Amino acid sequence: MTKIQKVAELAGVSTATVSRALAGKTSVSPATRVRVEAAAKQLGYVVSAAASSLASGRTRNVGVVTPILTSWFYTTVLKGAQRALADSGYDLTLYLLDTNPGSDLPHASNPRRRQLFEDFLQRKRVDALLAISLELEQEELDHVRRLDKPVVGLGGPLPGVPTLSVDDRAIARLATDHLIALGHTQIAHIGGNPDFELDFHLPSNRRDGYEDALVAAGIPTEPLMVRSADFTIAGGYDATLQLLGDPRVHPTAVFAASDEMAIGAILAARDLGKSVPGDLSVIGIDGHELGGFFGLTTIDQHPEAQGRRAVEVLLAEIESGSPTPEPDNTYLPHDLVVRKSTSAPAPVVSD
Amino acid sequence: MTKIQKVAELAGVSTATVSRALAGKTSVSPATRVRVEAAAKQLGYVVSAAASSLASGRTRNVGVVTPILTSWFYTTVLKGAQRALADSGYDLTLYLLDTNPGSDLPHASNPRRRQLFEDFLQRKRVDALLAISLELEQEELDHVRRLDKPVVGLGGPLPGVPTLSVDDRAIARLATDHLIALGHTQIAHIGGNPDFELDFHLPSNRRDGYEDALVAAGIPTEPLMVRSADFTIAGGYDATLQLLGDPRVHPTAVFAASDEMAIGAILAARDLGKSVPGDLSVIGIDGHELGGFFGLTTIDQHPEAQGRRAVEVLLAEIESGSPTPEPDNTYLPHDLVVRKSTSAPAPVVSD
DNA sequence: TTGAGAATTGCAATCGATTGCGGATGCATC
DNA sequence: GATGCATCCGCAATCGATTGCAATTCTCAA
Repeated sequence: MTKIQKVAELAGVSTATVSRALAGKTSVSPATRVRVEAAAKQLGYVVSAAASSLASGRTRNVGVVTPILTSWFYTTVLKGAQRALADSGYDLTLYLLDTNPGSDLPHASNPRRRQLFEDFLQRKRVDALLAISLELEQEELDHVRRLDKPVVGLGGPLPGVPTLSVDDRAIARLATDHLIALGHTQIAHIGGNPDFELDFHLPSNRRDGYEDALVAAGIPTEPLMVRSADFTIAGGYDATLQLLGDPRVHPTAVFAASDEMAIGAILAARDLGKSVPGDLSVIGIDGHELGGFFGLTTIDQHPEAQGRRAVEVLLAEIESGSPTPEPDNTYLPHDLVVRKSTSAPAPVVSD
Repeated sequence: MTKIQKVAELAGVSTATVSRALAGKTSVSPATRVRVEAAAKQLGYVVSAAASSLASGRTRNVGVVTPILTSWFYTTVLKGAQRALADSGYDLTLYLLDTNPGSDLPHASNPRRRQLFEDFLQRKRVDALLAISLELEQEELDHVRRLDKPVVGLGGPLPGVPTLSVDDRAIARLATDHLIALGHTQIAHIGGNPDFELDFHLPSNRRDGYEDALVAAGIPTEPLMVRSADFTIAGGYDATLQLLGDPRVHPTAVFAASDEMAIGAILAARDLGKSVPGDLSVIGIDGHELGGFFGLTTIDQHPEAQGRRAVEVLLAEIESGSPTPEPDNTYLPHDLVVRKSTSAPAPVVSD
């Protein structure tokens, strides 16, 4: 393999100059820079990441930790992050953090988590860390802080760490208000169950926003109108089945905390012979790629942009070297996208 | 940060011994090993990846290149790969390779691809490379070969590189035979379009298997029964709409080249008022997590196991240092999973 | 022409491990 | 007690860059 020495010889300069020229630093004359670049190109020289890291302390690599991979939202965030990183010449190292939901064990006893925080992250392999929808325990947070590297949380509340997230409560309120504005008063909500609370705070935030809207509109809340599911299509389907089959409630609209659950709700309604939006309006959250296909009204939270944005914050922090340029939490934009799954409720048939 | 020097002092040995003890090598007495491990633990010592790589030439990091991220199959393979790697103490660096399908430009002019092959992969950051469903151009293959590192292709035909894949032709034949055995003779196929051929060879393999089965059963092939789509739910939906709306053909069964397209087919049939499997049997390929939900008969190709398996091959090659232990291509197992989307065709109504 | 100050460049130390080679030690055998 | 053979361990070179500091060259005004 060609090393910097060869390039230096060919260009007739020292290795120090080659290093500086290739790093795009100032204090290299334009003429020299051109010569070095030509030499490097001719030899097909590419810096050795290991040597560069060791000498400089920078790796040009960012770690991304995600709890889930097989869900559109997460992979889309990941995609945005990887694109943004690649565009800046950075690598992305992917860490998967199983959360075994339902388990009562503290995370510290989950070997995969221990391995990640005590071993992988301590190897000084990453310049920064992007934590997606992650809730960490104290000990884990300590490990992260020990890294002394930029960390950004996306979506999850990480104390002491700058976070980016959409305003879940406001989004939920907007979604519910959309239904209320259409004339609905019997509005159900499908959201997270307590097991999920462990890692995502959003379920309760979204439920709060839902209740905010009802209260503001003077609509009484009804516990039976709130069902929990696991954010998947199947989960949303099942929850909707339970909801529509319960004789004690008569929802005309459903606000699902994710598009996948909303899609499940649409499928369930159809299977029960109810038309959407005629018999049941459905609204979700995410901006799922299948939203258009299902005609789903939703609130787009631009996940790919979230990934990109998080990387930008991280890279800015790396480049500047300053500790915490961002305030505690920054809200990301969201947009109501009205399609065909919501409409005014059917007029009440009085019998 | 604690470095190896500190550990050596605390344990009362040389850094060489610490290195050997922690690497689990022989030629360290059990007593010393224990002492070193205790010292390392007490100090919270973790090797510096950069220093270790530079000195040893090994990075404990594997690059994974995938063309798509927002598809269940790919993320599931990725999940399997990352788990297997983590279990062996390896990192996974994720590279996303856009293929801008439909573009006529050679890959070499795609800046993202150039960047990957000429820059990222040459940095000596990875010990091995896992290429998922990738077809490379000559120049790109040369770059990969220059790496002189283990490479395994998963699903795509990579000349000169050991590959793992399911036997697409056999799978397609099995799927079609399943329909034939149920009594179907009017069997449609939804597969890839030529644009996709660029990167995945499977579409034509699967179509070949489909035709093999028809020919073997003495059923004439009918071009109008073959439709192309982009492997997504929406694509499968649309293709099925076209298929069922065409008065020139009357399929009683559809074999879709992916579960997502099969799901789209089911949804399309429903929207047209046809029952599945009563009016239309549907079978897919993949083993998608939603298969159970939709009652989809499919051929499971165990994608998570594929990712795991590919990593095992790669790691074995790394550890052994031998060049190409695997033969050119190894077939991975698949299983027919019969659910409720396939049945015998309705008896023909003669009028 | 000269000197000050700025712009370039090179020297050499440094980053933190790994590992070939040789020396020391331990044990068994004669 | 000497010899032979393993086993265990340490010395020091090495991996391939980066970068502080000092030296050199250049620029321009006086």
